[in-house]
Amino acid sequence: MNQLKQMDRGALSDALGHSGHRTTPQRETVFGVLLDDRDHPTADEVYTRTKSRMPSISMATVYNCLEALVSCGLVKQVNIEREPTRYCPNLSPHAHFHCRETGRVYDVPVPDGMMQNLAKMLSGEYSADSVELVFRGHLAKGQEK
Amino acid sequence: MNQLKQMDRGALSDALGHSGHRTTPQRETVFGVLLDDRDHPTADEVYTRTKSRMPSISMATVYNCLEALVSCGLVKQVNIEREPTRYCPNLSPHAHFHCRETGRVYDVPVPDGMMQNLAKMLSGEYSADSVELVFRGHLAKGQEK
DNA sequence: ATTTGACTTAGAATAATTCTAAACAATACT
DNA sequence: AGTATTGTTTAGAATTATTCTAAGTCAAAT
Repeated sequence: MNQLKQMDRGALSDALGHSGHRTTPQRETVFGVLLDDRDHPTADEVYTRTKSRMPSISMATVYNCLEALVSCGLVKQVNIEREPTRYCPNLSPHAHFHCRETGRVYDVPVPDGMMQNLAKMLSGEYSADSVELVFRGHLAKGQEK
Repeated sequence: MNQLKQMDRGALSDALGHSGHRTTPQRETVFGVLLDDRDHPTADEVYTRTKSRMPSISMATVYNCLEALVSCGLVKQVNIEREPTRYCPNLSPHAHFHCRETGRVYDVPVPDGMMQNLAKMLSGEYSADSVELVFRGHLAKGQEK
């Protein structure tokens, strides 16, 4: 698929505009790449996929676009153990599972309000605006996906 | 302080020996540096501190020593947002708080069994052997330390 | 039409970490 | 004890994800 759905296109230009960014073909294409495969790609993987849709795009632009999408809140960065940063357009609160065998990262749904409850656990000296929860281990046999 | 306490020295050579490593002056000194200041130093900071006790040590050796300490289970690596890896000799289960203003990282004690309970939350397709919980935000005024 | 400012691009620069190869040290083997 | 083996340390080179730079492009605003 090469075009954003109308809904996503709207969300994109709203979010970009709201944070003082322009909507550009490069940003649309990169966002589309992220929406089409929810597998937490690295910048390099995003670059490869985007290049197949827009051969003229450069690595620097992919980084710029990803940075714009992150700063307008449409995409989250996922960092695991100094591996290359991964990008994730899933905005609902969730945790991550990192498979030691394949290196892949999966979204793990969390019970409603759990992230906020974790933040409440903090003593008064700290005030958290984000909570990150990462599990590491292996997939049950037959669950490789 | 320049010498490990007897207790720590014992723990060190036990743990190293158990994982097929030798106990060396460099490893002792690096371990001592970590035990003396519990502020989650980066490899570079560990290098500077170690060099003041053992001027001949090299950066590569500091990395080697840290790697040995991690692999024998005496030290944990803490990775936050692609910043340089930090090293932490606190082995009891705990979370981390990352201050956006100072960049400093603090240990946050967690209720008994909480980390295991979080792991239980995972659906059967995942099996986690480690759980990592990181809060990000700012310190309450007057709590800078 | 021109200016302004944001965006894109290729390639250079940066920085944390790992690798390499040589020297060194400790243990194991005869 | 003397030698072989294996693990460790060292300096410096290599690697790699990411950021920076400077030039070129484009669209909106004057």
